[in-house]
Amino acid sequence: MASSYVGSKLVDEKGEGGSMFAINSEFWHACAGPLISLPVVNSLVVYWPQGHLEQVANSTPQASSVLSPIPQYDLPPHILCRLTGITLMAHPDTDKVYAQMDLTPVRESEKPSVSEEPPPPAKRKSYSFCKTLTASDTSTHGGFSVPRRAAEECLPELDYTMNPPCQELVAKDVHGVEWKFRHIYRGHPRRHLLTTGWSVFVSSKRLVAGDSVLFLRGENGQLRVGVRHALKQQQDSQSMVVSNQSTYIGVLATAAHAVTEKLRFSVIYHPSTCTSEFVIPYHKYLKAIKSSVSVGMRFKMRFESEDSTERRYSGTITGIGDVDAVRWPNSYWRSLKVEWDESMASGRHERVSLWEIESFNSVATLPPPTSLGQYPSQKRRLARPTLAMKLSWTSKLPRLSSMP
Amino acid sequence: MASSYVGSKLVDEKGEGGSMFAINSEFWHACAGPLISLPVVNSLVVYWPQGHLEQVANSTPQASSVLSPIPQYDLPPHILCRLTGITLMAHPDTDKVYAQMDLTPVRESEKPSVSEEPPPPAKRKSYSFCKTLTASDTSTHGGFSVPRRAAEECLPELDYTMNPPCQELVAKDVHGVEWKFRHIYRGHPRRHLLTTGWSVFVSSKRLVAGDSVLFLRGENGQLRVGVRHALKQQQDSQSMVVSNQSTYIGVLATAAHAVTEKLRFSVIYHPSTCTSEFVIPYHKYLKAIKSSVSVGMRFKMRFESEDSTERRYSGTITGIGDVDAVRWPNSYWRSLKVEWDESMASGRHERVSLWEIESFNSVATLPPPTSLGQYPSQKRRLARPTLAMKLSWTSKLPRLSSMP
DNA sequence: GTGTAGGCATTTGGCCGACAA
DNA sequence: TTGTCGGCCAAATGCCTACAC
Repeated sequence: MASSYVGSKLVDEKGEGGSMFAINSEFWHACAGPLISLPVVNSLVVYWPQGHLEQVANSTPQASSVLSPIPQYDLPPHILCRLTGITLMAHPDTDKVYAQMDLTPVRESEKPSVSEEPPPPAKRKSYSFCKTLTASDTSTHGGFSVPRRAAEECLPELDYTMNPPCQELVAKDVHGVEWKFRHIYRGHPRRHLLTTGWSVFVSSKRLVAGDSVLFLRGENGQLRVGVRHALKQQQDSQSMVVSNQSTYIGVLATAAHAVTEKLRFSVIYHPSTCTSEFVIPYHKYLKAIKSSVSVGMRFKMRFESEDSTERRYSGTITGIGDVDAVRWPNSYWRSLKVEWDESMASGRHERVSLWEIESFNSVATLPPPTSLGQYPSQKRRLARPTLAMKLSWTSKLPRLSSMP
Repeated sequence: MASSYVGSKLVDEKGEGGSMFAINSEFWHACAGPLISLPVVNSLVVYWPQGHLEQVANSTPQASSVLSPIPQYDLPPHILCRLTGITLMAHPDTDKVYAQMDLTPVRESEKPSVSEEPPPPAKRKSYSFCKTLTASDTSTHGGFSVPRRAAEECLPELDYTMNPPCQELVAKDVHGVEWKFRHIYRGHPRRHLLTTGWSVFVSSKRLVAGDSVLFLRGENGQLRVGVRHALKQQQDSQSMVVSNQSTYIGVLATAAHAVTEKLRFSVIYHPSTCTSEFVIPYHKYLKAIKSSVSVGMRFKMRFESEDSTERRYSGTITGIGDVDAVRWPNSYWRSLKVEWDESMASGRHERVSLWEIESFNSVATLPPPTSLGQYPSQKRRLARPTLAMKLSWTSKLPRLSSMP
């Protein structure tokens, strides 16, 4: 297979006329951050309408009040689909990356008995670095200080016989727009700096201290530059074209119609506004629900810290059961109620899904991201919520999960 | 009635905490432009799903391809509703104004036999002016040249005994944010200028030559400042949270559900991205369909020119019939096929609706905007499309409308 | 190794009247 | 009446080194 780990429409950007620019998959993921993963094209996935609605709710912070009750749709909490296509995109204004996923519901009869194997980890062919901008980096007073290792690994090599050594860098952003930077190596002690061209980039991308910038040099030597705005001031100023209620209904009706007619539909996945992925690989899902999880169990989970790096928080499972027992009964979506060891920056995430957590046993050095921990001795034990478990929420006492 | 012509939630902005800011109705309309009108709250209106879908299509120029056929909804082309509420809003980033309209479907039994009277024209209590920005206005080199009449009618009076006469203006924008400008009267010959504070406003609002700025002084003396970006470079950078198809389905399913259950629903009306209003007063609708319209008839129609002012184009009706005979049979939406006398800036608008046109007989000096012309002698003649009319499209020959 | 501050040349910002359209 | 320009000074931008942490 010549396709990369995340199979997207890998169009070598030849005809990049105007608005449509095929984003390189590796670059898209560099911009999305280390926590974001996308399923492989043509693989089986599980789609969670609940999670999709969460994304919609997050994108319109206020005015989420619904005027009238939403009509009932005969929708299961999760839908097995084949991922028939992915289009990687970026917001023209904010450079935020997002993806359109084309999903085709899979008939029960086509459901494979054994899960497909997870794809092999990708082999790195290109070098990249990501730096959180300091006050000096974003100040008009100076340029950008390139970390030494980053410059040596990622930028084209300088001619050190020059005095001072310098060159012009040309890097394309996520829209294919070229940015030019003067790269110079000077000062005592010596350091790599981007000077001319840097400040216009900062102001154009509206970067402030705390935001991140990333450079990526591909196989062909092409240099790319991306930005990642800090999490906190994510001013989601997307105008509502339709009302919130309409959007909710649209998501549900689309899925319901697609399931009934077995028709392809598409969803938009916004990593930045989405708290949890709502399209996950089927094998990941199977692995997760096969693992034994019980109240009182300790776990770890990956998060993105304020400086756009990855870190792990640990916590304890305090309950197992439905988030919304009326609308989505017997759903695995955020079926785990948890308590965190440290108080987290934002008080959210009181509930997580099975496939989001890692067992405390498994070591932190895992080849592919988000691998799931499991107890080998207790296979086949499902964590499907039962009445007993729901009742256990009231008492915080650790309690083993059990099936009827 | 103490309410203004366009009845909106006229909240005197006392508690304008953070994101929610009640926009003054008159100011909203000044920002929306002279062509935009909104129905009165609690009046009967006609909602056109077709038009609503047009707005959705316009807001996402590309990627409007639909993956799978949209499910059939048992929806009539137009829905009689009571406008139970309007909330006037503005985009936090672009200052574009838009409105949320709460609609409650009206039962056939409640349908009034006589149309409600159109409201009396509003009495102007405040002064406003709108100026298209020149190169000098937007240049960093200078300030803003206030037209003489505008300054005298609209701005607080200067103390002309000063040398030079000057004052500080404080104007709130559509979000309630205050902007300060130094207003000075100087030069030979004398002129009104805004100097200090103007350039930050220009860069903050991303104004370029060709855009418009408007000032409005209300009854209470409060000064307001709004912007209107030029039509041409309307970069609609609203991120799609859901797919285009989902949005389409959402609009249709919401309306269908609301009609069936007689439940209130809400729509968002974006004047800037919407080619035609899709919620129109019921009396306007009645008047329009009662008027006699025939192929070959001459008419005028109001448009917004590039410099944000109103102008009229004239044309000839070349056909009468359905836009989409399959999906929306027997619809009045854009039932008139027209040909314009002059080639218009953008080649669109080949089809218009009955209530959008003015008869050539009626004089251009009309008290309320968008009054409809009609032939008094030919009342009760409907322009409802028939098979004969549809066939008449092929031949461009003038042909009188007739009913079976 | 790298963030920040001081030094200083150069550019840009921004207020003014003059002049013409 | 008002758009644009040249003049002029103030403020900022931006490249450099020095010095800490």
